[in-house]
Amino acid sequence: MNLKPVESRELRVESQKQRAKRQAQTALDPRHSTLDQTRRQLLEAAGEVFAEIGFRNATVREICRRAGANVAAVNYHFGDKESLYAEVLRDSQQKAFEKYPPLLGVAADAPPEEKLRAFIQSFLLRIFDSGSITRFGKMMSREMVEPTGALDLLLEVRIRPMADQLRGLVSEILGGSPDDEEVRLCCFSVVSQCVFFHHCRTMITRLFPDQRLDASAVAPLAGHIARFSLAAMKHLPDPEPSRSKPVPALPRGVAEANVRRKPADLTPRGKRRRR
Amino acid sequence: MNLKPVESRELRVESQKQRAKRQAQTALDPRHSTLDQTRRQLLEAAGEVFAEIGFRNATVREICRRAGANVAAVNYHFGDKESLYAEVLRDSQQKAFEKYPPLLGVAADAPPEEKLRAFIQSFLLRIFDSGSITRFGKMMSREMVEPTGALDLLLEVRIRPMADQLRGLVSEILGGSPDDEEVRLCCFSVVSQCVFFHHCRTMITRLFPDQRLDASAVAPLAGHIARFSLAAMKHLPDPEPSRSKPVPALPRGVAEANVRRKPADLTPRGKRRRR
DNA sequence: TGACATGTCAAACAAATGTTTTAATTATTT
DNA sequence: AAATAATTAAAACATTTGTTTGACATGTCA
Repeated sequence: MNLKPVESRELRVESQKQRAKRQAQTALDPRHSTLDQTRRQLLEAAGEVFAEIGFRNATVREICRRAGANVAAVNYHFGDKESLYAEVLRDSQQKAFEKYPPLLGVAADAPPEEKLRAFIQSFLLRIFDSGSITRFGKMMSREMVEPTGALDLLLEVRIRPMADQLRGLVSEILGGSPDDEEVRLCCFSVVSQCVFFHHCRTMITRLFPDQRLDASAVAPLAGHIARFSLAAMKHLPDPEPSRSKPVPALPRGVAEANVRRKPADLTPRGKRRRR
Repeated sequence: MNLKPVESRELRVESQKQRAKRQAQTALDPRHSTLDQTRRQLLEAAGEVFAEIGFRNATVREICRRAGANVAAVNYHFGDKESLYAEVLRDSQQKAFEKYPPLLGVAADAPPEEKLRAFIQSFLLRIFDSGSITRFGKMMSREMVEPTGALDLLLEVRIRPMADQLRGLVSEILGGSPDDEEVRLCCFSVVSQCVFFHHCRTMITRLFPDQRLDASAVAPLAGHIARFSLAAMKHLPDPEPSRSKPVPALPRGVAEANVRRKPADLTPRGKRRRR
């Protein structure tokens, strides 16, 4: 007799439905039901491990050990390691945005500058919140350089709406349509400053050991990013004659020369002479 | 008889020395010597694989297959997989900075604004150069979220000097000491906009499929980053009364308030006013 | 109570993978 | 050419790791 209910995705889902039904009967709050205890502990342990060392480096054995469960537990409750991962990512994302919505609590009729500040603030809070919330940020960092299938889900339900929201704000501040190239670039500039502390934490800490990167750093960092970005957007020089004539916008000769792989022109001002 | 020369690090080094000696006698350019052909092919293949899928996911079997070498070749020529990785990282870093030095060819007496532009430009060129150069960027992205021992080397010889250089530029533009908090924050802002296209390439491409992210994108992107950053630094409002009094700088209550989903007053200190 | 579904556990499986071994081959030196 | 060192090759080794198996326990409900 094969009791294992994880044979196929359908069976798995069915099983969960049944469990959910039972829970509704036995416990008001499913999060405190004694029934899925193992499942919840796995989710918690997996959250720790995945955030800490990533999907690939995490072993189901370590996860089960921390959850106080048998090695087979992951496959029984989630089907396989990958599904567990997807569930953890979904779960941590939900908690992160539940606690820190993109505009925090700012009034709907507040000026866009204020909303932008809140946007930045919430972004950093999701990263530096002390506790399990930071898992979302850590997992996302890894997803950026090594995306899994789990990312696609988040993209449409979370990331794209946030991107649209930001584009709206920036276009209000800048004046113009959210679809302008200029707006997109400024959104990149704003977001990049936020995610920087995600991705480069290692480097930052090594270069500047005294740089604080925890919840207490959110206020000053968010303050700077908002000030910097608003100053930039308020005083951005005319969107240079961009489209019409393709301006090199820089060292003129340098860029093209390098793109064409002509090392000859690379050191124009007779700078470094080696070999 | 044990011929294997990889027994210890010392033996390995010696062996390489001897090889180098022979090469000097048999070929003028060691890069074209037929002697280390396998070694060079391993380095090349490993560069591809490590950049593409990272250290952990890469298998020595795949690397050897691409190099047309036996599985044992990695261990023979480099000792182990990790040493090979370190060598690849060192090598790609050297090539990247050889081709695109931090200030490109800008004159030593050029104004700091121009140097900053070159700094940004070279940063992006190292990322978007078409060809093997981009490996450095890809490997560094991974090092950020999952650093290996190989990073420590680069840090002191490459990254820190670059950071110091940037701090010098920014402090010139901003006026003030390179050690100012304000300078550091602005450096973060500049660098973050550059590395963004490293780290979030996946996300950017999915959100904006038409956004070009190759060599042809360097000029417009670098142009924007420089314009944005210079505008910000030239018009940065007074470094708010930060340090002295530990100001919540923002929400204070907001985070908590929002947990309860109360659209609270986000802007506590009447610090910023729009003009 | 007995039948049945659900969950847990120890053991084993199967595949992947870094590394080593041993022998054969090639190049260099004497 | 002989001897010696360097390199390559095939096979095997030793571990790790995701997954599966089959027995056993537990709780639910007729």
